[in-house]
Amino acid sequence: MSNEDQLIPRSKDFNEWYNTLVLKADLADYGPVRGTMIVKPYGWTLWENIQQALDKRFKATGIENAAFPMFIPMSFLEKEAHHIEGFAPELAVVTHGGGKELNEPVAVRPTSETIIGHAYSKWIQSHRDLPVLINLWNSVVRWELHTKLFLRTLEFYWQEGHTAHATEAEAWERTKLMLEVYTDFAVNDAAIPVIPGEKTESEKFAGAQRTLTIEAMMGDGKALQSGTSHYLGQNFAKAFDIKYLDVDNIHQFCHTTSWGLSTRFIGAIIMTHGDDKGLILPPRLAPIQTVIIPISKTEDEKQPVMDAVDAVQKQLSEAGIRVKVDKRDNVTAGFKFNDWELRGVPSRIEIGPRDVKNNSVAIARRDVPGKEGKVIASREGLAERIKSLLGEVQQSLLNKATKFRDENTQQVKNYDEFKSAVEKGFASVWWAGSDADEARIKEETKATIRCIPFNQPDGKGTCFYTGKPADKIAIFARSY
RNA sequence: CGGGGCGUAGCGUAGCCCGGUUUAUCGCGCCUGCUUUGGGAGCAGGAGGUCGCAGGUUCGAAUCCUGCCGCCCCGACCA
Repeated sequence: MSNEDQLIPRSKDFNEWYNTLVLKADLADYGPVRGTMIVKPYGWTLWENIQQALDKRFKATGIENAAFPMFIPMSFLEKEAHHIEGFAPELAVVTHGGGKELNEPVAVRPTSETIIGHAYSKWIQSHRDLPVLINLWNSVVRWELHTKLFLRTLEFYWQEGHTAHATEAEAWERTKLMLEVYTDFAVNDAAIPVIPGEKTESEKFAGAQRTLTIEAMMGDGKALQSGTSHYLGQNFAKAFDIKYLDVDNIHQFCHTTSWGLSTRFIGAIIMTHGDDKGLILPPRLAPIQTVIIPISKTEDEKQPVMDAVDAVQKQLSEAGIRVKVDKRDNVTAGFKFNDWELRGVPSRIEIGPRDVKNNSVAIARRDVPGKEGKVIASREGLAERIKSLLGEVQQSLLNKATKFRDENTQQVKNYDEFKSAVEKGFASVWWAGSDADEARIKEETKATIRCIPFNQPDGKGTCFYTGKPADKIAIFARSY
């Protein structure tokens, strides 16, 4: 059977590849209502690993978790003008409860800034109450028109952090700090090289003063906004009356922040690392880090093989490796190899009669598919060997993704070069255009400014679009 | 919301133009048994369908007509 029967090659149809892979790798399924998603155990375990990786980083900076209601009075959303303007078209609104029409319809949260603002205004009286540092792990609802598993669904899971501070400087530091947390997580745990930077006026969050973002390049060259951190200024503080008495006994409005990363990030992992054979999960986040495949021809061979398999499983899990044994007897070994490659398990161990005799195992690595990635190794010191292999795979995924991004990022000087650059990937340009210029470029090329990267070159240049002198570089791309 | 396409078993499909040997085709998957297992196994038997829904035309509709529902692709927003 050819690979194509199972999964269309990534290079042939990226969109189709993604859709079938999500289903076949058992990450998720479609829900019964258009645009909703069922996250299956394999996908949810991946999300749990992401949660743990982020949660420990949040807590290290003083953040605590809490839970807020999913129902929000409509009037709350209307208090911040830009916020309601941004979210009104995609609100889900509950009009009935307990069989009766409600006096006041309630919105299902599209994000929690407003209900947080309501609570913070009660909780904060004095500068001694600050800062407030809270994070929520929850789901939110945005009634989107065009949906796609993990990338854009009516309901999605995420974390949203909400902090309140006495000063602009402190809130801005927190905004930057949380983007650094996301960057560190993306690069070191997910092996996704991201570009941290700032959104332009037209791309920032509805109600924010400034929006910071990490942008990643997917395998088809399009950009994916993978996490955002917002400095909200005093916009929500003024709308919800979040005030404190300062040391001089004068009322001051707080400065607030919010920051989020969602299950969309799973889409980023799929589209960054996946190949023609399926998923490739970064070892640090993979639900299963190594899978053991027992192989036996005859009944006599079965027991010694299984004894060896059990011993190796014990050896590896005691060393802290997430290991699974594939004991299915209704499919062949060859099928299992392909199956676990499709599911992206980063390493695989095969144990057959030959290995029992030689006290050996065969080890394969997912990032080098087929027989090329296979070696025979002794069972002595196997746990250490697998650990270091997982480290190598983690590193090679990051290297490969970084190389791909850099090769598909072009420095362009004029509009013609720009147009061909955004067909393939990112365009890095000197930029001095207006909002209107940005809108016109989007109209003509579908590319938008993904961010103004923090990392800027020295010196100045000439804007590729307006020809004006420019003092900053912008990254343009088509995006999800 | 405008343009195009589609709905037949869990999935993918043939049949539709031109209504009647149709008991609705084939592949994958599923169930049972035997043989298999170091890169997607073989044979044999078996289960599974209100042909998206509702009307209409007709002696007779998966097939023709009307309406509705749902999905996918392309043009305005978003983590």
